[in-house]
Amino acid sequence: MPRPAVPARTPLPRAVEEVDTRFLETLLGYNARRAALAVIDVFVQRMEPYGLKPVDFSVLSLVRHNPGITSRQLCTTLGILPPNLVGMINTLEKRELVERLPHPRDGRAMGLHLTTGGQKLMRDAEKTAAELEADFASRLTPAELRTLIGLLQKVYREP
Amino acid sequence: MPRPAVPARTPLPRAVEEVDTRFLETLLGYNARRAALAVIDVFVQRMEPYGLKPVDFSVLSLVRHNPGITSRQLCTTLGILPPNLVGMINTLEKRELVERLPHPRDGRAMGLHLTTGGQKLMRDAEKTAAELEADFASRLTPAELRTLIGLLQKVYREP
DNA sequence: TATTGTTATACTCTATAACTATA
DNA sequence: TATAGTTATAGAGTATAACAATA
Repeated sequence: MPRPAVPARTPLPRAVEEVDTRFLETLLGYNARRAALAVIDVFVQRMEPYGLKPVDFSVLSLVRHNPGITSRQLCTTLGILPPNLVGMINTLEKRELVERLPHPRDGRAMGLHLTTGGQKLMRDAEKTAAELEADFASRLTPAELRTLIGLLQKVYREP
Repeated sequence: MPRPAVPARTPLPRAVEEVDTRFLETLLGYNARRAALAVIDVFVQRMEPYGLKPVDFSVLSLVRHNPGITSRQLCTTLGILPPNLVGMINTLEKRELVERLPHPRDGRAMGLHLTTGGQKLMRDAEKTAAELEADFASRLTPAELRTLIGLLQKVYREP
């Protein structure tokens, strides 16, 4: 005896017990975003004592390793739009972490430099950031971490 | 003759020729974020013909593979807050891609299902998403892509 | 009492147009 | 004319509080 026909187009009201995420997990974008959010979550926690958000950290780190860097250079390097950088720099300047000095060759531009306080803060903050990497080596071996970072760079660097 | 003393604390106004990003590039968070943004950028372009943003795609893909999934389940799976999901679902419902049906066992909840149109759209959209993966295999070998995704999952999955 | 879905709302992040001063 | 920095502002994304209906 043939089983009763089921209307093909009417969804049966059944409940989902466990969510199947297998398809999404085949996608690089999904995995990259999830991983980025996980790492950045921890990063945010560890940087709270310094009063630095991830962007602030990136900006100050670039200023530290590139004294005299201009706003424009920061924007292109970090993918920030110039109007959105202004407020960040203002805040960091009010906290006396950076200072704007005249650019030696371009009268329109300002060179950014860390103050003494900014240098001290970033020495500690970068050490904390480096320690965070070491902590993730509990999920990943040091070799896996190196491989991962290398592959990520292959993804975002222009070919 | 001794060279003239340079005041140690006064930053010399020098220009930065090329930005040194080496420190940031040692950080997993920085690399993961850059890679995620690069992939998602391409994803956004490819999904434009379908009128889907990355979140819309994730939602519809989960509904496709989990017919009857509830809003709550979507939120916990994707890390979206319930108030922010409401508008998305409303829009997708107005486009007649999903429909809300009563949940078989919980009178408070609604089970989400793809409409016939939604099924057709997502068949194509998921195929496009899978092709995008293949395209990144020009920067990465298939083996590297598998390794990368495996390592990313190690990073964001709870230990 | 706790949870699902919802509204209202605020806050942050990101994006666009336009101005100024220098090149 | 083109560019660096800035202002003002709009839009998207993300957050919290509170409520009705149901468990």
